[in-house]
Amino acid sequence: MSDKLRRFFNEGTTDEITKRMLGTLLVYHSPKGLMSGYITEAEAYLGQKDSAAHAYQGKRTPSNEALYGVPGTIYIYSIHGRLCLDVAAQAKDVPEGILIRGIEPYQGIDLMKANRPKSGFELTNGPGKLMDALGIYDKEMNLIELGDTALDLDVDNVKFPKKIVESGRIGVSDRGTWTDKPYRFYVKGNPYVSKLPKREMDLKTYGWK
DNA sequence: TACACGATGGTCT
DNA sequence: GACCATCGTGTAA
Repeated sequence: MSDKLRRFFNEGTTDEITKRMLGTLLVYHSPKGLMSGYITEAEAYLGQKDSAAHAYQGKRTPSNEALYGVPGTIYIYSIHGRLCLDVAAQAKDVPEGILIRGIEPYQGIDLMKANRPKSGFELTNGPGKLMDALGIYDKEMNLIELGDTALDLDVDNVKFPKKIVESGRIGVSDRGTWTDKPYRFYVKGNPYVSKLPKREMDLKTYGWK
C-alpha cells in the first residue's frame, strides 16, 4: 500500500473515513484488463459494539478475520450466494469496516458490461452487482491490503460530492438499536446508488462538484 | 414505483 | 438446519 493511501485511512473515525471514500476511484487490474469506478455509496460498520456488524461482540471467525487486519485490508465475504467488498478501517484488531455498495464506472466499462449484461445503472448499483461487473468470483484477494494486489484505491484522481446523504443501512434484518442508525452514505443524485428512485437522480452532474 | 417473495450458497451451530 | 451487510422477477396501481 502507498504511504498516501495509508494516511487516507489513518485519520478519523470509521464513519468519517466512509464519507471521505465517496468519490475516490476503485481500481481493479483484472486479468481481462483495467476497470475502475468512482465510489458512490458505502456503509460504515462499527465493530463489536455495532449489533448490525459482522464483528458484533467481538465475533471472530476465519471468514471475518480481515476486519481485524490493518486499515485498508480487503474483506471479501459471501452472502446469499454473492460476494461483497469491504475494507478494514481501523487499527489492527479493531474490527470496523466499510462496505462498498456502489461505483460509477469510469474505465473498462465494456469489460463490465461483458461480465454483467444488464442495462444502465443496474451495472454497478449494489454490492453484489459491482463485484459481478468487475468479474471477481472468488476470495483470492481477501486479507490482502489494497494496492498489494489487483485491487487498489486511487485517492488522487477523485471527484467531490456536492452533498452526501445519510440513511439507515440496507438489508440488515432487525438487530436492535443499531439497525436503523444512519451509517449508510451516498453521493446525492448519483444514479449508481442502490434502491434510488429515478426522480432523485441528477443526470446532469451525477451529484459531483 | 412499491412491495412481496423465491433462489441462492457459504458459513456457523 | 438456520441464518444472511443480495438480487431479480412478479404483481398491482
